[in-house]
Amino acid sequence: MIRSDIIRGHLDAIILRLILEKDRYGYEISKEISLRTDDRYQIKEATLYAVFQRLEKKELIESYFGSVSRGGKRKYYRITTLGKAYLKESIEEWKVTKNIIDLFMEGLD
Amino acid sequence: MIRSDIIRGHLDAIILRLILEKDRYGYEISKEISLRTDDRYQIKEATLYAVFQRLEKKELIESYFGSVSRGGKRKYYRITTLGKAYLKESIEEWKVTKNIIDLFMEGLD
DNA sequence: CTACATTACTCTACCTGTCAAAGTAATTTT
DNA sequence: AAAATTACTTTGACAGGTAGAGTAATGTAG
Repeated sequence: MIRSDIIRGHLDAIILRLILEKDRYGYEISKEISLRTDDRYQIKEATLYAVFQRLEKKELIESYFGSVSRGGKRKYYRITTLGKAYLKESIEEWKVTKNIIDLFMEGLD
Repeated sequence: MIRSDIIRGHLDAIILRLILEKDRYGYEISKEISLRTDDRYQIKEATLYAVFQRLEKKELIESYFGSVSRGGKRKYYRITTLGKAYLKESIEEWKVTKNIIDLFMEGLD
């Protein structure tokens, strides 16, 4: 399992990326992350909903209630134009960061 | 400039890596990071000394006072055996993390 | 020689993001 | 009817990063 300090700061972008693909609700995103990472990372519920609050406040995502199919009522999120721009920037930032950290992490093997 | 949340969690490893190369003191490390990253990342003094305290408490580094050449008295740090092992693990962890984040950040261009 | 810049380290208070824990509620399975 | 699963929310605590202020020694310019 990846430590939270390591993934910290990337969560906003990861969530945005998943919502970009299609509108999604919290529980679904949580399962999707576990699935795609093969359980190497599992987002905690409290963390996920904190991310939603933050992103919605910054108007990077919007929410609406979907029809209930099973379990509690689903709250869906869609990405905004602002959110798409933010995500694009985040991806660029990630590339730069990756190179910088590699500067210190490489050349030891 | 890289945001602190993005680099957070990697700082311990970066500092350890620099001390592994040779014994170093705080101010030197700060300048070295700015130099190597071409000022794309500058560690804040308070942050750096917080890292030292944390690493020393965990016995990953040890400190001793060096001879004063210019300015205040220099406090040098050397990496311990435990520190070397920790660094090695951190580097492995970084490789895994990089792949996981790439899972979400790639395939959008 | 004296003021200023630079080198060098320390401490405190604060902010932000993550998360454990506990709770609410609807639906499905046993 | 009870238990499991789906689904969301809130509160409080904790850890890492940082602004800002302070201490102190050495080098440099006028």
